[in-house]
Amino acid sequence: MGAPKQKWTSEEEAALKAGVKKHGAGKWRTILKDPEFSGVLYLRSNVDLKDKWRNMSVIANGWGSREKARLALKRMHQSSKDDDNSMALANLDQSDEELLDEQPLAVSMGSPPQIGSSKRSIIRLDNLIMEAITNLKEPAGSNKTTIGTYIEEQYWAPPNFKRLLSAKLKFLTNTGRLIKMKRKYRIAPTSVSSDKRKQPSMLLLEGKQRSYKADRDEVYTPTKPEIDAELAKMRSMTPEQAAAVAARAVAEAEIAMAEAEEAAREAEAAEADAEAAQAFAEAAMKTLKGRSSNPRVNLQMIRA
DNA sequence: TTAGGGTTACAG
DNA sequence: CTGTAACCCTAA
Repeated sequence: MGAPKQKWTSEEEAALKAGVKKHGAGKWRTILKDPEFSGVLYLRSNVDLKDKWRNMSVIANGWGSREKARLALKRMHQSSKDDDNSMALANLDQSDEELLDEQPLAVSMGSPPQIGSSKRSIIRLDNLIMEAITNLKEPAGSNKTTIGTYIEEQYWAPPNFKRLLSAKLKFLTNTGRLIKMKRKYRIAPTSVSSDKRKQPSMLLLEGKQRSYKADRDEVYTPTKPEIDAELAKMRSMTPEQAAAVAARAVAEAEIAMAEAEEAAREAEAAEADAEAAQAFAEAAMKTLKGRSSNPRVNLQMIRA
């Protein structure tokens, strides 16, 4: 009767992540007593933190420790239509000197983008912005810097993130999803749900995929040779490393898509980049699935 | 106190 | 009904 289930808020999740980052996973009591987080987590127990972290790890990392039981339900749907690439065991020599940007990624969950579950669904910068504004809870709205800092702290941010964020904010404002007032951004009241039109970004994305498939029908070859090289490297990585790379690939694909979106109809180059990135992301995911690690990575749910 | 298995509530 | 997230129990 008393406890209807206390779902975790994004603030709490953020605090937990920050706490783990500061004190390390497993120091639940310490995190809880840290005045930095006690304000947000005051109604949670150390066990709650532990359980929540377990849940988050399962989603973000792929395989926490509680999946052996559920391991039975693995579906490899989304079968590869044609390319079951046979770029097999090519370069296995230890000469992997220039492992792309080998990152520590220890406790690793700095970048949890959402990766397809059934259909390919890519994390949208839009959502991160919305989440940032929502969680920041600033009555007058949040300015670009604050939003940017939030996203950079909670997720992985690309090098050109600032520029992208500016463009994205402008785009969202122009399409009416955000309201800009005195340098502050707020979420438009009549935004979500029963909108007559789908989000423009999705429309564009779908169109892109269509043309992508068409190209592919005509023997589409990844425009960038590096893609194959990167993919080859992935095969010699640990699942954790591969997962992180795949996550970044997806995020980068998203970024490229967003850039193409901004450039609208003029940037064919950006479009090509976006498709190349998408191709790499897809290939990366397939490579991952081909191995045994599960690439299910999820963002936290945004509760209304 | 924590890690991990088990249980219950809730959403799809 | 099934899967998931929050919650509970207990050995170490």
